[in-house]
Amino acid sequence: MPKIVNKEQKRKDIAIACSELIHEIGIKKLTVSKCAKTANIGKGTIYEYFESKEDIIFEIINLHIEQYHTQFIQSIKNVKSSKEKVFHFFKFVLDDSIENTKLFNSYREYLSIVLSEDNVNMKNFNVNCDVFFKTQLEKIIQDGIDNKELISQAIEFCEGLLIYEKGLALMKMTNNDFDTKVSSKKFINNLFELIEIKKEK
Amino acid sequence: MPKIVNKEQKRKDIAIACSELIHEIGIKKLTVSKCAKTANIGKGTIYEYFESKEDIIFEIINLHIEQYHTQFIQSIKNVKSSKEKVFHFFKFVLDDSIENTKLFNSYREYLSIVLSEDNVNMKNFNVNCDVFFKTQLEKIIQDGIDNKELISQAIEFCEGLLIYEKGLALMKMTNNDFDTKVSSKKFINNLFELIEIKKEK
Amino acid sequence: MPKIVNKEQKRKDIAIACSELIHEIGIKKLTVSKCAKTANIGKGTIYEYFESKEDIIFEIINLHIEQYHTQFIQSIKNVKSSKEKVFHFFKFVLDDSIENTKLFNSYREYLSIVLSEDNVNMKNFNVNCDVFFKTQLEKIIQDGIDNKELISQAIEFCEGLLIYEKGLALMKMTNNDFDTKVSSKKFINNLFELIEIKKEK
Amino acid sequence: MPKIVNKEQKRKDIAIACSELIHEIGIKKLTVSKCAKTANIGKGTIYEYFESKEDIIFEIINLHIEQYHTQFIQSIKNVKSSKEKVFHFFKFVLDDSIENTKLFNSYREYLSIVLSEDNVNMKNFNVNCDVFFKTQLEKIIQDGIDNKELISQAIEFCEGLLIYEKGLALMKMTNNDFDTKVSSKKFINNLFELIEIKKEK
DNA sequence: TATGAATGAGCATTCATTCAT
DNA sequence: CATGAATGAATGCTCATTCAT
Repeated sequence: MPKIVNKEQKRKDIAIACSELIHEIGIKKLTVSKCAKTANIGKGTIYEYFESKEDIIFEIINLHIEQYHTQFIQSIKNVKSSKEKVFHFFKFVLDDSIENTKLFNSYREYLSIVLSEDNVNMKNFNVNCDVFFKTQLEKIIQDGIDNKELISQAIEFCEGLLIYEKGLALMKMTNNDFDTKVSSKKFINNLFELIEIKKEK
Repeated sequence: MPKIVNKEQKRKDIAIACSELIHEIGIKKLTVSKCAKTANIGKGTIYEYFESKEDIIFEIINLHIEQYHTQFIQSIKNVKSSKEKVFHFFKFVLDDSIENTKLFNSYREYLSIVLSEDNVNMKNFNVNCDVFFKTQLEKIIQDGIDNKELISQAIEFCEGLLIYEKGLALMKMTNNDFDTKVSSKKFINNLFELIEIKKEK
Repeated sequence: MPKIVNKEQKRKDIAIACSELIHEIGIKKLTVSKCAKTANIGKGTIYEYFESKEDIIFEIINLHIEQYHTQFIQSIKNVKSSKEKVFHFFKFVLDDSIENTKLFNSYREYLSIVLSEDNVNMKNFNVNCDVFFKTQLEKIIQDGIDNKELISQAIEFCEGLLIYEKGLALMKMTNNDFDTKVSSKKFINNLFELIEIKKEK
Repeated sequence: MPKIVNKEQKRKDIAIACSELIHEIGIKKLTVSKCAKTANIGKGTIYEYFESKEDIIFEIINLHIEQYHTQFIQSIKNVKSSKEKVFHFFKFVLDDSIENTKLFNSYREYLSIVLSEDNVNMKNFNVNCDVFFKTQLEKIIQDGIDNKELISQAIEFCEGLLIYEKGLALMKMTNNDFDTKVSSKKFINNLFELIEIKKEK
């Protein structure tokens, strides 16, 4: 009986094996050879499970984002106020820990590829990501409205916040003078000033 | 004595000559040879005026943006309402004319390079662009406040709008499902709902 | 499973294939493309076995010298007198046959590279060559001493002779007026005059 | 009246101006542009006085060697013993002062060029250098013979010593393991052991 | 005489992908 | 299933030299 290999699982396995690699050397310097060596398989074998080098990168980034999604859901579980939850939502751009910086840089390089080519897989994947985060944001805001924290129009700003977060990431990536933390705090505070229901004393 | 050329001017001249080229074949496929041929000069001559291939690209993009800045200032001159001016500000992402699409695509490719490398010139240039547009936006909003169109807190949203516009561009570049026009209209309308001074009937 | 090649052997094979090439066109005009064509392999394949163009040159010269070493040991086998053996030792600079001239010229070009760069491989290789020839020379002289042909102090001149031979090569390479044969004969005769044990009549 | 320029003198002047340049950046990295700038003249003007880039290098090296010749004659003026004078003759290879190291390295690069091309000027120049040093060496040795320091056959070793010195230089340039000082001392001492007239006690 | 703008040939190297075994 | 040997297209940059002014 021949060994039955679960292709989808092996894709994941290879991606997991190369997960760190992409942080260490960056996407640009990632070669198929290095991937094969890191995953302890032959170069040719890579092509049994991936269509192209980009496909590998895609799978690895996919993995990272999936992990990030899980973490995100976990992280806002015990957060009470809507504003705080929104700040958690911005963690990806605001957190300067080594761990998150690696993630952020990988995403920057990934973005560079997405912008220079026209990869359908990648674009679809982006759509999914956007949907995930928009859904999360809507849940956060709707909870806030239900709790009488936020005015009902607040729900209209979900997409705007999502887009603002993207712009924030882009700013951080392209403008060294830009103070991401100060700017985002100011924006969110000002926005909440307008959409929060003032508590009576 | 040989003729003395104005180096800075010739840089511009070469950039102008190659200006269309970058739209036609894209930044990625731009080669120094093609630039030289298009500008009707020798390949070596290019290097008398540019330090590297990137330097050429940089100068051309510079040229495009400069033109865009001039056009922008011109275009809002006769616009009356603040909201309309802000929409003009978003023209770069909203206008789907052939002309603007070319510009937008070049910027996408340029962004791809900026994100994948660490070019100081390019980053400085980005800083300058951001400063320009932030200044313009502040002028627009401040005028609106002065004209009693907008509430005084509106000025706090300038940077936020700038960042939102960047996010909008990124969305348009990476997510085919995204309807830029609808989204931005909704966001701006909702925001103005909050920052506009309601006129009495 | 694909065939497994002996990397070290293939390196040699490629070097052998390009061995003549270096004589024909010289080191300076040697290009990787020409090497690949001559060896009937792809340009990329070259880089599977060599680190750089210099590495190829190095391997070819290595090959030549190795052959020369073997020939040298063979050639002095049946030579009786120490002086004659020393003249064999000088064969590389004295022999004007087409074959040896090719070798000498290749060495000249190789030397030119060694002198202009700081290649560790090449320097180590030079050390090994010097060790080989010094050892050979010591054997020759020691045999002469053991056979009562030479005075015991003769052994002290081994390194000197080695160095003299290098100087002789350099003279031949840089000074067209120089008569290598006459000069070396004179020097060796004069030296042997001093270190030979005079036979009683 | 037009300015009469002594071509030969201007050649020297330019060479003098670029004299240090060759030490600083090395022959390989010397460009005609840099020479022109250093000499405060136009690039085209260089070609009024020099036939080629090599011609410039040649003139500079010429200058260095001329200076060295003068120094050499000066330096042995007050040296008494023949052996000591011979050691002065070897100063070029033995002196590790910064000054002499610069000179030695420039000569190494110059040699690299001489070995890779077939420049008649350079070869002729080498002949002259060899003649100069051979003459000096003959004077030294002849003086030793006249002073009853050396045996009459010693004169026969002049050319040999010259060639040995060349070999010594080549060794130093190509073999990092080689101890120039130890080797040359041993050789000269051993040789003088044979050619010196032993003083009676 | 002096200049400096213009030139363009020439070449090493990388690496994703294929396919014979 | 697995492999790794073979491939070759594609391109930025230097710099000695010329020659119009």
